[in-house]
Amino acid sequence: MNLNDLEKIRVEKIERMRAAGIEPYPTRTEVSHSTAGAVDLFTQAEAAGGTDPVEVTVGGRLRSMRLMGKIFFAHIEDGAGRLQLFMRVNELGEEGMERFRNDFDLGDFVQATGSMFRTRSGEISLHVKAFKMLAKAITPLPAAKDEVVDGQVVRHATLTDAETRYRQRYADLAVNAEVRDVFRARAKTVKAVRDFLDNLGFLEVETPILQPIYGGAAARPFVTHHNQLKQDLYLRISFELYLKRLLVGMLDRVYEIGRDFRNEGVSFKHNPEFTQIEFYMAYADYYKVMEITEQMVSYAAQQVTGGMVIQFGEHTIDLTPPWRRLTLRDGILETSGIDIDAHLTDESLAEAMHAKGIKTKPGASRGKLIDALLSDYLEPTLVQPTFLYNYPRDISPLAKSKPENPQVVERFEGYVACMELCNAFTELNDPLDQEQRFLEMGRDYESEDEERHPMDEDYLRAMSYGMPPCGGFGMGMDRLTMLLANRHTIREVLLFPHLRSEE
RNA sequence: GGGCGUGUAGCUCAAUGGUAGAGCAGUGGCCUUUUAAGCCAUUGGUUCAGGGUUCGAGCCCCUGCACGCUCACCA
Repeated sequence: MNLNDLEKIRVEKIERMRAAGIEPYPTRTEVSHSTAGAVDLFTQAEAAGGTDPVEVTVGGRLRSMRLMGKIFFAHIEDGAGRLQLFMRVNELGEEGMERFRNDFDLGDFVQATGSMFRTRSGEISLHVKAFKMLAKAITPLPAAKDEVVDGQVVRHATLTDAETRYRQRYADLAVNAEVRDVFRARAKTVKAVRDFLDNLGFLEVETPILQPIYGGAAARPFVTHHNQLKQDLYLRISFELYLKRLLVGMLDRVYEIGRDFRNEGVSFKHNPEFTQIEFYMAYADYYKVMEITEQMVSYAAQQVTGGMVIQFGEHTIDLTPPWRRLTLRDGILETSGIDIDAHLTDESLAEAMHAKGIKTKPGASRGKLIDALLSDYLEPTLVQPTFLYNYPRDISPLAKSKPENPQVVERFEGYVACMELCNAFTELNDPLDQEQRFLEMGRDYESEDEERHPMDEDYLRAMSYGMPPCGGFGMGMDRLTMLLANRHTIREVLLFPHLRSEE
């Protein structure tokens, strides 16, 4: 370990403590209450008019220290909150005061035993009779000191450097309590979604992450290798093809919450690995899935934020069902002036866009062009929750066509805060049509090209046994967390976001 | 991958091309009992790395690295 000067001083303190027969890393503690628990206990006793002292032992990190001659104030912080410690030479003796003063630093985990009381200024505090080092910190926390003034935490400096915060998330969490709240919100979000689906009779399942054939999305996969089997395997890019196999097996309502891996660019809304929720529901179609979606997301919002109206940056967003429903065609027509239904070929749509002065990539398919119109014109207008529905067939190879129009599929995407949140469709269950779609996507049986999606013959075999009509749904849990925790980059809702290696 | 920006003490930040600084933290001292971010003194630097221009570079130029924003990519 490379130690800087500040750290060397603390290591010397460790040696000094050991020389004095004090273990700076004791194995056991006597902690009886959290800081918040101790305050609660005292508040209740106070309200009941009790006169018996409230005796507790608390533990936590030292976050501030104020030495005033023969009395001494400090704050400790644990996962539940903060508590002021009050120490006097009367109880601790000269030696105890010296010990604390000489051996204890900001950031150390300490234990204090005493009785709760209120200071003259009204702050609930612990009158310390005994203390103990629980774990000596060698490295100073990156924000040196917090102070509580009138019940508010005042920060003298805050760890703000994004790189340090992400690379040393432990330090970020230790020093920025609101970051801990983000991850509590994330856990609540996942639990809310899980509870919601469980209550609808869904079965939570786990399907392979290591897959011999990847599919269910258009993304480049990570490749790995099984040594003994001498077989290349892919980290999954979606759960879709495995979950739908389960409907063939008459698990009628299934969902999975887990990690997907996509070997693509990193951005404020993309991380190489991210958490996805997918569910599949037999005897449902995409209209039914829309209803479930708006109920599920608004339920999660209630569980996490306490209401269905949330603040996201400058936007106040009302997630109360029902959400606005807008066909993709109408949405694009309204925002860009182009009617995609009037331009059914790649060339025709590209010409229409050129006529409006919109640049297109040479050779772009109609689906890609529509996607571009959606991203550039429609998406920025979708602040309030909106279901865009009815998508072109050629960018949706797993979705079922509208009965009256085979070029349009029963697919929708949910948008909130100008961000794609989820993607769902009435699932294609015609095995012959599915095979045709795969072939149209350029996945032929002989293809050895890794960049291409290989034909999944086992999936077609499953379909050929018969899959009930069903609706399917996928949503990025990270993005839902961003929304509910009011964080604007995915890195803020990932504990350990991907960064380049150090050095 | 492209463009723009940032990188200075443990943390937050200063510094016209002319002796690298402040606050907090640290160290030493003062401080006789419910507030004090107290007072005095003091330590601490490979200015991201490597080249170049210059009498002289934290600052200007080049290359590289990392991060941020953005564009591209992205069923």
